[in-house]
Amino acid sequence: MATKSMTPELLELVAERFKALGEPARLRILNHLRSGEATVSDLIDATGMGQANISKHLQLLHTLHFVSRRKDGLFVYYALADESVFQLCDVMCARIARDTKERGRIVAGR
Amino acid sequence: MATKSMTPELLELVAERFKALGEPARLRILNHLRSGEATVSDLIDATGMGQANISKHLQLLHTLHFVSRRKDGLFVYYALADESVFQLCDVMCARIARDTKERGRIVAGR
DNA sequence: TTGACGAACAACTATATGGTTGTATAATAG
DNA sequence: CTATTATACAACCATATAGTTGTTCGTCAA
Repeated sequence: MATKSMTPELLELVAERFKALGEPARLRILNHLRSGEATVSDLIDATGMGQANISKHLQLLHTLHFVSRRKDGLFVYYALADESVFQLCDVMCARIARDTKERGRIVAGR
Repeated sequence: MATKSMTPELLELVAERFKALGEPARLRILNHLRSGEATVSDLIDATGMGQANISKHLQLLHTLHFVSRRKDGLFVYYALADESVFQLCDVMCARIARDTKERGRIVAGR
């Protein structure tokens, strides 16, 4: 898959997933799930977002397999489906770090 | 870069970049640039998109340092700023391949 | 059964943005 | 100079969606 050009269909699927991560609210949810599974109520407390809003984001994240669901009595527990999300974030953070460093270099006139 | 508990500000920056990649049109542009630098006109021919549209996408990609610019006479040549975009796409493709058999088939290009 | 609670769903509003059209700027040719 | 070409810019429209409000569904306890 390395250097082969991707089909438009595959690009659509990839874009769909990037788009899902291109929302701070969803990244905040995923970031909180990093410390372990959580109920919707937990996430309400942790993020200050509304219940319906969180529920909607979780549904999208679940559809795209970013999170898993486990129902237990009244509560639904959500958890990270895997850690690859943070691989992605790490690459992005490296880019950001490089950008700011470059910006600093330019400002310093070096 | 064990990104334990990223700040909301950093999450915003990360989300901004994911969002930029969450658009099939921009991924198509980046994908085409994989075969080397290209002018806007090249990209018009390659993607069938409108000139103003492409120009707008390129400007965003340039602002976020996904592409570089080089002006030569009448033409402006755009190129990939680095290959990390495709690291990201590879991770996404791996996710997609895992997701469903149908999507796996698309990944395989069949 | 009833009541309480957690989560999902539905409908709505407001905003953001992708794509188009038209124009402006800059470089080259004649 | 004018004309042509390549790109950028600006204004506009249409669509998508984030967030809210109100309601419904499902589960448990009494």
